[in-house]
Amino acid sequence: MTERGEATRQLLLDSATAVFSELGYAGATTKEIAKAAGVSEGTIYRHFADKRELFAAVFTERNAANFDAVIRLPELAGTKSVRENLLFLIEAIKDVERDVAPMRAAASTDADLAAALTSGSSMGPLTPLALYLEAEQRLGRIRPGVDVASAAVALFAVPFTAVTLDRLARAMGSSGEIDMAGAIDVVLGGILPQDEPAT
Amino acid sequence: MTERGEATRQLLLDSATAVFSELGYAGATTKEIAKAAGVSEGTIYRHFADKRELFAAVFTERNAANFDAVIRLPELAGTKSVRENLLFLIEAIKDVERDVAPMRAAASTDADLAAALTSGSSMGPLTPLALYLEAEQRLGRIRPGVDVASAAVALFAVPFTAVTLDRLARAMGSSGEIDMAGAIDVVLGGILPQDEPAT
Amino acid sequence: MTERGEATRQLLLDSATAVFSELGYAGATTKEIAKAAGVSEGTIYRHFADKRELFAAVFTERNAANFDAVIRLPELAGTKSVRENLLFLIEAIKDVERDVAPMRAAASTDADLAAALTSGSSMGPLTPLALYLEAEQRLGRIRPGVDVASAAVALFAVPFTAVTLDRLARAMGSSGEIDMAGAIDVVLGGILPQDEPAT
Amino acid sequence: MTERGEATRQLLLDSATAVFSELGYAGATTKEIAKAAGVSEGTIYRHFADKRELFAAVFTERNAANFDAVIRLPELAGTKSVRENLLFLIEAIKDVERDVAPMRAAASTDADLAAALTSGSSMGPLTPLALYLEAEQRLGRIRPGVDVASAAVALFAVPFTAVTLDRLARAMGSSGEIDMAGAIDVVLGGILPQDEPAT
DNA sequence: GATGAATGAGTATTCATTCAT
DNA sequence: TATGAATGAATACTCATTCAT
Repeated sequence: MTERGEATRQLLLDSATAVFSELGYAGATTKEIAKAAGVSEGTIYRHFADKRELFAAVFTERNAANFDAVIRLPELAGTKSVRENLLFLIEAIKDVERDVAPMRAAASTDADLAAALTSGSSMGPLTPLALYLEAEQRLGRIRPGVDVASAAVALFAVPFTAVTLDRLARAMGSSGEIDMAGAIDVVLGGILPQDEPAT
Repeated sequence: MTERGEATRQLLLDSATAVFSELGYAGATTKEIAKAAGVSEGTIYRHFADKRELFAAVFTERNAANFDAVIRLPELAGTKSVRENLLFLIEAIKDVERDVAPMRAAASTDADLAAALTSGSSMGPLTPLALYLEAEQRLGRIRPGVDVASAAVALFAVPFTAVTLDRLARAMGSSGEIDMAGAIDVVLGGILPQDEPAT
Repeated sequence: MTERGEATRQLLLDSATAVFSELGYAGATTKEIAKAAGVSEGTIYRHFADKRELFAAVFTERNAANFDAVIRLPELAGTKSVRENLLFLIEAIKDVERDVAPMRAAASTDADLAAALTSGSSMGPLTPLALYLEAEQRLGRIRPGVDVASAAVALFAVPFTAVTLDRLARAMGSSGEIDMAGAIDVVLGGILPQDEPAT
Repeated sequence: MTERGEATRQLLLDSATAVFSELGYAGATTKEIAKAAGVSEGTIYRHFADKRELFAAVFTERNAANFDAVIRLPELAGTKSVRENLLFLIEAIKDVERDVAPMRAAASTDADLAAALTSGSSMGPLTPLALYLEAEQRLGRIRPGVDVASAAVALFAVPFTAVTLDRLARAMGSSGEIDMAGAIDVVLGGILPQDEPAT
């Protein structure tokens, strides 16, 4: 692949991320994607075998970004406060989820599409999140007896849900922003040591 | 509308629910929906102006079902245990979400589609859930100081996330069932009175 | 199938025969076929699963016509003269071949296309032709010792070749009509009784 | 043209012959031809103005080969036996026809394609074949009164038809080899002196 | 009310051809 | 000379929608 080719490929990946995120898989036409990248439709097919492969590449790349947001988290155990760390993280997840959510939605209703995806990539953030919580638990900054895997689910569920409902509300023209921090604090109330109030 | 017409309309609504849930909006063709209902394609247009209106009718009906699952919840305040009530509820939400999730996904990536939806209908379960928690809080079965609106979000997020991730995992061929009860217990740990252990 | 539908199907079959014959399989676009039939492109797909199925239907129908031209031939044994019978037949074959030849050509260079064809249908005329010659041989109007199967090939080869070369010559703008009767007479010289001159 | 360029040109010609013969004109993509020649697609256009010109070059070259097979035939008049000479020739024609037939088929259904061909080149073998028969007729090895032009057609038609039907049978998965020698002997029965039996 | 035939705009994909390197 | 990236017109096929019966 020449340098120019590589650049075009990345351009397509970026444009496709935007278009898929905004319009979903079915709504994102190759015409639109090409236009967004400023290339011809044919060029897509020089870099990806078909639309599904392009989608898979974008989806994997975005999920990796989601994963990146949490992967270094375990190292933070013991620094700052647990609440600070988690709020920062939840915010990062939210950013990536905004791109990924509609793509995941598309993938989950299309068996062929799902087949093109790297297995397991979807639950990316859960494992590192659980690892972090476990480390903090060892340091006594998470209440003993808390099941860290379940706590990770409860924490991840908040930005995940917030983004999805927010998208819908936005599409419907209503406002209805969800108070993520509040929900996180509720969960924190269940996992932080009882003598250390969440807020 | 004759009786026969009404029957056909309901038949279409039921078939469409199944097809939309399984294939999403774009994947659900009118041909498929008509076939599932055992009527001709043309018949759809005698009952609904277009595909979007059919979708909106189905979506609203399903969301109402989701709402029904929680609407009587406030009355349960004080009966059984809070945990029992919530687990029962979360299970009910999960059942309905399985149908609604892919439709919501579709709606959230199609502005025209979203416009056809009754505003506000999507967050159906959140309000009654908060009302219930508030009632329990007054009864002393929920820790004072807990923000019930935020708690409702944290609780609702669990089945919501579980269903969505489960769909994707299933479509991708992986297993990965999410432990909903565990996550709920973590949240409960933050809202039940501290002397009453969650499990 | 309603009456109207049946009529449309036949209309498509007729138009497709003309377009396939003139332009070959690849050259015959669905757009062109639809236009020739005076229907929309989509209508083609109400009657045939895809272009290949339409082609197969046309090809089979035309080959059947070719077969019809010879199937009653054996009954003619003993009537008129052998030469008259064969010249009439060869002319009939030529007429049908003009339609079939380019379609056969297309089929022979496309494995998928060929697969859609009814096996064996292509050599249709050879068998009845051989049967006729055998009957005449029994009547003493064909020289004994002549291999009727081989004679059928030699006779069929003439209109077959004439049509194909003629098409090419025409396409190239040259004239070059082939003298079919002359060639047939040469073959007849080898199969008629020696005391009965061909011409 | 440099030596390297000339070599590339011939390489392309050879590869194109194979690909056109196997897939026909429409089925033979420039990508495939380039790949078969081990060069890039762009290189084709350094040697040929467009695909049609490449096709014309190949077609002419192959037809010339067909012509070569017969051109020296008249010199053989009087040597060996007429039957031996003709059977050898027919076999040679068959070999070349296998390549040419699908290309001729393509040419005959595409007016633009045909226009790119050297006029008259298609009937190559007929003239020398007639010349040979005429020479033999003068030597008394062909029955007087036989129209040599017509005899040439009858003889050429056999391998021509055999190859074409064979291709189709092969594509359709059936066997059905045609007995060329038998058919030739039938024709010979009509042109050899009557006292000299064909076989 | 219901049918199913017909529509035509729209979609992903292919492919001969061009051009900068 | 050769490359391979880019093009854009063309193609088979789909699908929501209309309408005569």
